[in-house]
Amino acid sequence: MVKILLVEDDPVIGRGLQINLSSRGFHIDWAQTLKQADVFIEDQVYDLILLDLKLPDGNGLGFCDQLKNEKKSQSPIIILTANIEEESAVAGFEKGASDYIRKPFGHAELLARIQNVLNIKSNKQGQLIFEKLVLIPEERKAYYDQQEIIFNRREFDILEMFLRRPNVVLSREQIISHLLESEDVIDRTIDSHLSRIRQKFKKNNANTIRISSVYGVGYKIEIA
Amino acid sequence: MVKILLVEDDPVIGRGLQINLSSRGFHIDWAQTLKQADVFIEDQVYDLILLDLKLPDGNGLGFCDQLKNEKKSQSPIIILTANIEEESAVAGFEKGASDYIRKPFGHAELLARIQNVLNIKSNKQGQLIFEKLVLIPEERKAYYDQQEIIFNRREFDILEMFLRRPNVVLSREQIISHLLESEDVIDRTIDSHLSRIRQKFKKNNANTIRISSVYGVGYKIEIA
DNA sequence: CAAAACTGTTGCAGAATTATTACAAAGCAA
DNA sequence: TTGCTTTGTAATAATTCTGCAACAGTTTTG
Repeated sequence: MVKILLVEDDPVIGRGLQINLSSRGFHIDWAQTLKQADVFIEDQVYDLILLDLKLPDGNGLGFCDQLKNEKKSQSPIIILTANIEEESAVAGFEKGASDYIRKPFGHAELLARIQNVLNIKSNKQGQLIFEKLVLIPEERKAYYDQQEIIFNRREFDILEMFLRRPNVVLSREQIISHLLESEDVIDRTIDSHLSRIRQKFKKNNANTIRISSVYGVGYKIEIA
Repeated sequence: MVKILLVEDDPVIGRGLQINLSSRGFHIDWAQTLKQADVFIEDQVYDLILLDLKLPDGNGLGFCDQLKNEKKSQSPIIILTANIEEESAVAGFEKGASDYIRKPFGHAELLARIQNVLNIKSNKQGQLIFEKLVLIPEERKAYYDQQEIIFNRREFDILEMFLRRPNVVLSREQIISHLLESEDVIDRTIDSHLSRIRQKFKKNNANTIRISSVYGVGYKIEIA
């Protein structure tokens, strides 16, 4: 599910976009002010932000700047604006926006730009997302609700394996043979690892997800 | 030097762009027909192609398609067009264009889009920047916070590799095989180099960035 | 219900990995 | 050549991880 945050104060345009984009299969959260947008961002990881520049409680450019610099979000941004003046376009790119589209725009064009931006970003490839848990395998980083959790090698590998098969039960043998070349390890070792993973989840209040055991079979990751 | 191929039949617009972009330090080759453009492309590798859609000897979209599919060129393409109809924009993205700009456009906006595309598509060009660290591969110079740091060959190559994939974990094997043809080097050699790089960072108070090890996997560069 | 089968947790020894430094061989400029 | 720099290796110290065992707790089964 691709999640988009729409920041737009005009109710007509906002509603229109929400309906239209939702029907394309995007999940849209619609903020009408920067303040609202902030709340959404605290709470969620978005694949893309559509940002109007003129908003009741401030200018979108500053907001854009903030996001990029304060690392609240690394989501790509497409700027929407009625400004004919091109300064805004320039400024937008400088602040780190990925694209820029002038109103009035057709929905087809917007859609095309959205696809384009998402493609580019997703070449960064392989974020694994499970509810609020995000793994970035190539960076070996893990986040729960934006908060980094540090896992060591085995823990990370195991988690990655689970995230690639969410809700599926994996046996200890499967896990071991996926992790090690030499399978000369006692299978209960996996238990230890899982225990430690769970501890880290608990310490980071990751209570919306859970690794549960399936008696006699193995383990799976699931939503709590 | 960034090379751009401009494909535009209108002499007024073409000339204007050539002058304007040249003055920004780009090298511009200007083709007025698709046929001419083909000749240029056979001959040169461009960092970017600016492509008008309506041309005397055919449609730019087909051309775009050709380039991408027949692999004559993987240069990013920005489509320029007078078409108000947005179908063209959509089609353009589908054919693999990186961006799209409707005429009439301001030069500043075009410039912004050019920068944007160049940044996304290739770090090949020019400077590599990571936080306050700047590498200029062509000159083999490195700066932290404007202050030059002198790295020898191996150190520079390794750093360059990291800057091309910021935050990404690279294994010793990856690094070695990228650096040397002959992989007959012990992988722990990388450790020595990194140790020396770190020393130079420290000596130059480069304490906002860090090369950290990821136990059992490799190393990565990241913001401290 | 009680025994059997299985899972959860924790401490810890030793295995695995990394950091740093010294040194020698190789390269290179004068 | 000489003297200086670079680069790979080895040795050592320091750090971190991991598999195991032991025991407690839980679920299943006869």
